[in-house]
Amino acid sequence: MNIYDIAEKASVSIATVSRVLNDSPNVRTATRERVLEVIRQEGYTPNAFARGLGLGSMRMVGILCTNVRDTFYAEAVGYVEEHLRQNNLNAILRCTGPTAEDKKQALEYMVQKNVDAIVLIGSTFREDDDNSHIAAAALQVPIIIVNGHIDLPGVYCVTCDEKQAIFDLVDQLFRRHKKRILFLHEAITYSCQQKIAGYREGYAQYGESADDALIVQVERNLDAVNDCIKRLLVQGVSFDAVIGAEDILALGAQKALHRIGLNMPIIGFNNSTLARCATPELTSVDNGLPDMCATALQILDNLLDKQPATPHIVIPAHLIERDSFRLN
Amino acid sequence: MNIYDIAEKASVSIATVSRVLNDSPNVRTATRERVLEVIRQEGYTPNAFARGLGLGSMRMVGILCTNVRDTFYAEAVGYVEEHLRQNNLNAILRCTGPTAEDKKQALEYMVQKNVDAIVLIGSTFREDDDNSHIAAAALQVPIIIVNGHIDLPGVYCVTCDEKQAIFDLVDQLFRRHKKRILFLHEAITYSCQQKIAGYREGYAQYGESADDALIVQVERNLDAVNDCIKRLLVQGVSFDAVIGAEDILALGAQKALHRIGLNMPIIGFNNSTLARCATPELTSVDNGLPDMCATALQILDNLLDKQPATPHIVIPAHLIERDSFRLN
DNA sequence: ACTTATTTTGTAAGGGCTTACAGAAAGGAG
DNA sequence: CTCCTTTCTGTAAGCCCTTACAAAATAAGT
Repeated sequence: MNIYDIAEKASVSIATVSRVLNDSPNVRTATRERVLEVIRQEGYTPNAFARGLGLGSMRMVGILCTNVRDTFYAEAVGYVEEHLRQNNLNAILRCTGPTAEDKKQALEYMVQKNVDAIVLIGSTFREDDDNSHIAAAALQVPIIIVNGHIDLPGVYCVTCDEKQAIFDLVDQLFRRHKKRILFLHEAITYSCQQKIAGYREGYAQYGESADDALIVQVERNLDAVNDCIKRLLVQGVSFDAVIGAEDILALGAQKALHRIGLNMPIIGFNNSTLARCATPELTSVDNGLPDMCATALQILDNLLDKQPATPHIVIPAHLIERDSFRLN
Repeated sequence: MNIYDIAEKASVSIATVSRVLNDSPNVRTATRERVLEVIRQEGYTPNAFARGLGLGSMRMVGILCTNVRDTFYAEAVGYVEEHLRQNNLNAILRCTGPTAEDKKQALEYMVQKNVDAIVLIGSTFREDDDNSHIAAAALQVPIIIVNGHIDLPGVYCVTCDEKQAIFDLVDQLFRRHKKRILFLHEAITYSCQQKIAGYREGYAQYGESADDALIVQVERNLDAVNDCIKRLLVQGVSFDAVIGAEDILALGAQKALHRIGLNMPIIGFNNSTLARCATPELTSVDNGLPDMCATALQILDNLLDKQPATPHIVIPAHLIERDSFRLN
C-alpha cells in the first residue's frame, strides 16, 4: 500500500495525497476530506524511509550519554525524550562508555544516521582534549551538551555553576571550622574539573591551599568507596568533612563512616533520588537538572528552526540541606 | 556527495560501489580496494534514508518503556541498548506513560517508523485488557516483552517468576509467625497481578485467606508511602511485616516505620541499587533482570534472523537477604 | 586456441515520497 | 458572457540507494 494506491482510490494525483499528508494549505477542503477518508479506510501509513529521503529528515535526534543505567543520565534522558516526543521527534539513544574514543564513534555514527541534532549528556570531553572530531560532527549537525562544555562552533552548552557551588560549600564548611574536606570524585570530566577548581578556590579564599591527598578518585560504587575510606584512615589521612562529586560517592562515604562510628558533615552532588533515600538523608547540591534540560531543549528547538542560540548558558546550583549536614 | 560521485571517481558503476558498501563477495579484491580508497578519501557516507528505502530497514529497534527515569526501566534500557549497539542496531527510545492508551500510541508510532522489532519493557498490559492494537502491531513487527506477558502471535515474552517469589516469601514470613503482611504496590500491571496472586496463594497454602485491607496501592515515592503507612496505623490496620512490590515502596515503608519506631521485616522487589543504598540495607527479591534481558535479546536476535523463538520464557527470581529481613 | 563455466561488472528498473512547475478549475470584475 | 486572477491539481523530475538481469571479462577444460 503506497501513495499511488491512495491517490487512485481517492481519484486524485499522488501530489495531492502528499499535500494532504504534509498539511499543505493548498488543498481544497472537500478534496482533503476525501483523501483523508481513503487513508483512514485503508489504514495507510506513509513509508518513513521514503519520507526521510524526500524531506531529508526523519525527525530524529540522537541522545548520547555515558550510561543510562546511572540515575543522573537516566533522568536527563527522560527529560530529553519527553520533549522530543511532544515535538514529534524520534529519540535515538546511544550509550557511549566513558572514553573520548567511544564518544567520537558515537558521534560519527549519529551523523551518519542523518539525525537532525545531537544531545550529549554529561560530556566527558575536556577543554584540552583533541576535539577535532566533535568539530567535524558539529559542522554537519548541531550538538547540544547538557552539563558539559566545549567551545566550538555548532556546539551549544548548558552547564550548572558547579564551581561556584563547591566554592560556597567549602566556604560554609570553613565557617564551621571544617578545614580538611575530603573530596571524592570518579573521573576527570569537564564537570569534575569545575568542581575541583571550586574546591581549590574555596581554600584559596582563606589563604590556604588544598591538600592534594584529600582529592581522591574512586569508582562509583558503595564497596569501592567503603574500601577507599578505610584505606585513607589506615594511611592516616585525616578529614573532618566529605564532599562527594556525586551522591553515590557521598552515600558510600556516609555508610563507611557510619560503620566505623565517625560523624561528620557529608555532602553529595546532583540531589538525586538517592539523597532522599539515604538514612540519614543526604545533603546534596542540586544541579538544577530540570532547568538545564529545559534550557538545552529550548536551544534545540531554536536550532531545529534554524534560529540562532546562545552557545553557553550557565544555570545556578543550590544546596539542599538535609540531615547529613545539619546534624554534624 | 553520493554513490554516483564515488562510482565516477573510482571508474566503476554505482552497482559496484553499492556492492562494496554492502560487503558483497562478488567484487574483485583490486576493485574493492580502489573503491574503498575513494570512499575514504572523499569521506563518503551512504545516505541512511535511501539505504533504508532500498533495503527496507534502517536496522532500528524500538524500546518502549513506561518511564526511563525509573531505575528499573533505566537498567533494562541499558541492557537492551548495549546489545543493540553491539549488533549494529539503532535504539529508538520512547517512554509511554502508564496507561494502555499511551502504549497503544507508542506502538503504532514505532510501527510507522518501520522499526525491525519492538522491545517493550515492563508491560502494563493485562491479559484481560483489549489488546487488539498490540495484535495488529505484532503482525507487522515482532514484539518482545521484558517482564510482562500477553499471549498473542508475534509477541514474545520473558518474565520472572514473581508469583513464586512472593509465594515463597509469604511462606517464610508465616514460618516466622508473621501473618499480617502488608503488601504495597503501585499499579495493576501484569507483574503486579502475578505478585498479588503469589501473595494470596501464600496465605491459601496455610488455609488462610489474605486480608484485602493489607493489599494497598500507593504512589511510588517516599512521601506517599510515608503518608500511607501513617494512615494505615491511624486507621488501626495492623501488620507485622511489609512487602513492597518495588524497592522504593519497601524503602518508604522502612523509613516511615523507623520514624515511628516500629521494627519488622521489610522486603522489596527488584533488588535495585536502592536496596543496597538503604540503611539498614533492604532485603529484596532479585528479579534476574540481566537474565531476563539476555533472554529477551536472544529472542530478538532469532526473530531478526527470521528464526523461530519461544513465545514465553520464565526466569526464576530469588531472595537477596539483607539486614531489613535478618534483624527483625 | 576454442568452447564452456565462472566470476565480475554494468544497466536499468524500482523503492515511496516531495515539490517545482505547468496546467486546469474556480472565482471575480466588467 | 468574456477575461483575468487566484486557487487547486497533476505531471514529472528528483532524492540515493539496492538488486535482478544482462553483458563482459576471466578462468578452466580439452
